[in-house]
Amino acid sequence: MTGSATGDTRERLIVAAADLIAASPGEDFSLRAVCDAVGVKMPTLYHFFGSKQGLVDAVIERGFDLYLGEKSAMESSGDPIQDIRAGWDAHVAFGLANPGFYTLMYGKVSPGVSPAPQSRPSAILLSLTTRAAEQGRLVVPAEQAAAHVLVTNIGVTLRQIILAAADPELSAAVREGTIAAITGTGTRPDNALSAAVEIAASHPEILGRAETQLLIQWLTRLGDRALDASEELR
Amino acid sequence: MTGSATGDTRERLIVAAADLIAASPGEDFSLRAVCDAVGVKMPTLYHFFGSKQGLVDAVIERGFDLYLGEKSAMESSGDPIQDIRAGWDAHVAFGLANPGFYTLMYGKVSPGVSPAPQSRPSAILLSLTTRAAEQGRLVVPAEQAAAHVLVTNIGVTLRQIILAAADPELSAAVREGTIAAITGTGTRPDNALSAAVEIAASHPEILGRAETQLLIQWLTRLGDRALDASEELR
DNA sequence: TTACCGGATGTAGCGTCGCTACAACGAAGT
DNA sequence: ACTTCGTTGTAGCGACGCTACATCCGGTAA
Repeated sequence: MTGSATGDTRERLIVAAADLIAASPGEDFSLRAVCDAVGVKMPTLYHFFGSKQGLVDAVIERGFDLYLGEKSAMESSGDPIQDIRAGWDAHVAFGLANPGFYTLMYGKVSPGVSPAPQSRPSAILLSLTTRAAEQGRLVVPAEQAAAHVLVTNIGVTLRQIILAAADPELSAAVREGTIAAITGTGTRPDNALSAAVEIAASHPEILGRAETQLLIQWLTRLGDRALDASEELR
Repeated sequence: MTGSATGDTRERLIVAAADLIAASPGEDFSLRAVCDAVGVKMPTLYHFFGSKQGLVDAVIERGFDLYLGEKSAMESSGDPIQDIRAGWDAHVAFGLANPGFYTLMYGKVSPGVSPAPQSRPSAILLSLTTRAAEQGRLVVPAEQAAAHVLVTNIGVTLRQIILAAADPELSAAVREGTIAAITGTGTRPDNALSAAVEIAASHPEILGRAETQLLIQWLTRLGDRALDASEELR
C-alpha cells in the first residue's frame, strides 16, 4: 500500500483507539471503528495486539508515557513537599485534559486490572515522600504518605471528571489538607483550643459523655475569653 | 404460571441483575443472562425497563436504598464531626462489601451519568457539615467541607476496591487528615492538648480555679488515652 | 355469558460486537 | 528461483442489545 514502514500500522491503531476513547471517555469503543479509521481489517489488529485488552493495554501504556512525558518536563524545585504540590496539580491537569486516558489508567475497576503500569508514577511519588521523610518533615512513613497523597489525588481527579466540572478550589483544599496530614502541620496551628475540642469530641468514651460535653463547653468559653484577653494586649 | 403477583417479575429482574453485577464487579453483564436467571425472555425485560440503562438505573437506586438503609440504622452520636467519622467508615465498609453496587453508584465515568441518586447521601453529609459549621467548628463553608469529605471518602473506597485490598490504616489516616483539614486542627493531638493546658492554666480567672484544675486534669487524661488511640493508626 | 381490552410474555429476527480459521500477498534471505 | 515469515484480506461463528409482531390472560362491561 502507501509505503508502510515497519510498525507504522501498529502505531496508527494505537492512535486511532486513543482518539476514539478520548472522543467518548468512559464509554466502550468498537474494534471495527478503530480498524475503519486506520483502513485495515480486524485480523490485522489481532495480529498486533492479540485481543481487545491487548490494544487497551497498549493505549494505557501510551497514556502513562504521555503523562510521564509532561511530568518529567517539570524540573524539581529542590523541595520535596513543593514537588508534591506541583505533581498533584500536574496529575489533576492531566486527568481533566485527558479523561479518556485517565479513566483507563486510574478509574478501571475490573478485577483483571494490573497495577504494573501505575508503578512508574508511584515510584516518583514515593521518592519524593522518602526525601521528605529523610528531612524529618513527615509524621508518617514515606510509603503511607505516598499512598495517602495518591489516593486523594486520584479521588479528587476522578470526581471532577465524573461530575464534568473542574473545581480548582476543591483540588487545592484537598491537596493542602493531604500535605498537612502527612507533615503533621495543621492549617491553623495556633488554635490549640479548637484542636482540643476536636480531640475530646472524637473520644467521648475516655472521659464519659457528660464530662466530655462539659469539657467542650469550658474549652469554648476559655477560647472566647482568652482571645479577648489577648486582643486587649494589642 | 406460578402465581406471579404484580411487580414480582420486575423485582426478580432487579435482584438477578444485582447478583450478576456483584458476581463480577466492574465488568459488563448480559441481559440474556439476567433473563435466563429469572426464566423470562428479553422483551419482558424491555417491557419493564425500556433499555439496559433503565435496568442499571433501577439497580443503582436499589444500591442507594441498601446503603441508606444501613446508614439510617446508625443513630447519631450527637456530635456532627463524630457522625462524619461513623458515616465515613460506613461508606468504606459498604463499598468493600458491595463493590458491584459501589462501582455503579460512585465509579461510573460515562458522561450520561446523572448525579440525582447521589443527592440523598450527599444531603445527609451536608446536614452534618452544616451543623458543625453552626457550632463554629469548621474553617471552611459547609458545602466545601462536605465536598472535601465526599471526594476523599470516595477516593479511598474506590482505590481499595480497585486494588482488591482493604487498608483500614489508610482509610483512617485519610479520614483524620480530611477532618483535620475542614476543622483546621492539626494532627498532633499531644501538642494541641498540652497547649490547651497552658492556656487554661494561664487564665484561671475565666472558668474559676476549681473548674480550671478539673479541666486540666481531664485534658491530661484525654491526652494520655487519645494518644494511645491514635498511635494505633500509625 | 360473551365480547372486548390492555398489560405481560413469547417467537423470530435485525445489526453489531469480539474473535478466528484459512488463504493470499510481498519483501527478505538463501 | 525458491523458501520463509511477517502482514493482510475473506468469510464466518457465537453472543450481544434491541425490536416488530403475535400471543396469552385476567378483569370489565354489555
